[in-house]
Amino acid sequence: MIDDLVKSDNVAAVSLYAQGDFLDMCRGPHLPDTGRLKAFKLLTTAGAYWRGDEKNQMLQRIYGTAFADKKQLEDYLKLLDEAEKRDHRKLGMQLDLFSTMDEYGAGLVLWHPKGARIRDSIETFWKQEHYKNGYDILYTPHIGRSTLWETSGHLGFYREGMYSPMDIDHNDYYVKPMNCPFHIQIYMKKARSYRDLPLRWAELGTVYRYEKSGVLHGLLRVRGFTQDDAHIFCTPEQIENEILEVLRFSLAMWKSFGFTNIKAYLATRPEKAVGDPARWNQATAALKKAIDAEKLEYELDEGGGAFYGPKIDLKIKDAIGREWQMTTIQFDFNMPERFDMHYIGADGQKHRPYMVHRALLGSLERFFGVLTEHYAGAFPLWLAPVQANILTISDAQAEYAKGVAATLRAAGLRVEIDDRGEKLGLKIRESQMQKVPYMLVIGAKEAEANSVAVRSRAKGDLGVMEAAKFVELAKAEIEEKK
RNA sequence: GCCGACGUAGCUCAGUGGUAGAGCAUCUGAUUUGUAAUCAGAGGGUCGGAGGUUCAACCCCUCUCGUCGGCUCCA
Repeated sequence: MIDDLVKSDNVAAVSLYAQGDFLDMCRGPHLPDTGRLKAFKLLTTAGAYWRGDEKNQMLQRIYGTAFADKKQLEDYLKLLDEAEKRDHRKLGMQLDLFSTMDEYGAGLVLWHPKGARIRDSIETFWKQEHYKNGYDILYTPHIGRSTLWETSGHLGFYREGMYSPMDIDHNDYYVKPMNCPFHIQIYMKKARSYRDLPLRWAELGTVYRYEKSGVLHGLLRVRGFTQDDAHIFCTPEQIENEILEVLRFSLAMWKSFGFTNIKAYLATRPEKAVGDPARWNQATAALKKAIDAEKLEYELDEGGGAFYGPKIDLKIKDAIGREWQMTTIQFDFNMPERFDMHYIGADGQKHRPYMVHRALLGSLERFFGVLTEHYAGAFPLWLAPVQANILTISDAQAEYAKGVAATLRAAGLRVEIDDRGEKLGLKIRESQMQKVPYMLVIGAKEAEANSVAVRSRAKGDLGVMEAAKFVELAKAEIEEKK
């Protein structure tokens, strides 16, 4: 081990820690004695490559946790337990939101009606916001001929992440791992003037990428997913403002979904890179400036950019504390060259446009996963698949309940009726467990008075009111997106 | 992909080398119920899949698919 450390890292000194007759070579620090650990528990085991390199032998790791007293340990275990309850995979099943294909296609997602209803609300909002922010929306194919992917460089650089081609009329066609070559094709359909720029083209584009079997994870790491993608083509003069606007847009989007705890990473030029260094500098400066303008805390990932451009990534933690990349804003100095993109400047000459890839939410699947965990399945009213359950007390109110449902639906609310011959307590319990935001209780009194008794998922009984009054309340809440 | 654990009813989970179980859910019947579980009955599993060992395999072995936790990777 020491030889290895000297060879690879030029390590001059190693530290040893002793615990009784146990001697450990470790960077440390260690506790002076194990007597300080009054409460401990072994949690899990896992393999880990020696020195984190896939080519090396694998070692067996045993994970445990220890605390100064039993109470702290129990608190921690309780915390883990709570985290597990908000795991999107568990909630996805309990609330009937989605499933993964497992036996019939690992890493492929099935959106059930309720999950799809939420996704639809997200997409509708997303589209509105994009139009408001000066984007146009595109639709592009799922497959393209090999020549497209050769030109784009995908077959050269990322072939192992793409699925095997299919033969169509003796040509190879590949399922898309990215949307950009198609967007570029639209750009290339005609001569572009500097007057046309910036072009902001967005697409909810479903892509497929090969992910190693061991990395698949619920909705957070899948093989088929829909990016909330966009490409911005602009002039050098426009780049700074465009980046700033993208970052602002992104943060505003996250805020709409209640996220504020976001971590930013700025990744700069790696050793091997394509593109004009002057452009790299301008691009990196624009990214940095946008981060500063938004007063975002960030971590600098020196040399962590892609070979084709620098980028900003925004990451969010899941229920168990693992960080996932969501937003990405990346420059691309590769594809404009490869496709020989240009625009005609004021000087009548051809110029190379800047190209920025960006995904705000990242992928709808991953976003939906962290969103579910963020709200612990209790989606705010504007997203809730069922916004109100109408609960009857006895059969006598069935007709009246239908009338109320019709009124609410006409007002655009998503409502269901529970008129089974069950007790109210059961109906409430089930609605609560399904995390339906409102329960509208209807008994003889309410039917008589042309009203509903409103119960909030979070606040309990809100009292009796007219259906129209409830619609008003609900609409205001939907508007607030809280 | 690698290391380890796991895979039994829709869900959560018992179980034993010798005829497969519970709770919840589902269905049926009764009950017509006022803010987090009414009662009773019924149906439901080729024990992830394929081979093998054995008189006999859910149980033991091999392969395979998948899940979970890490590792590596994530354009």
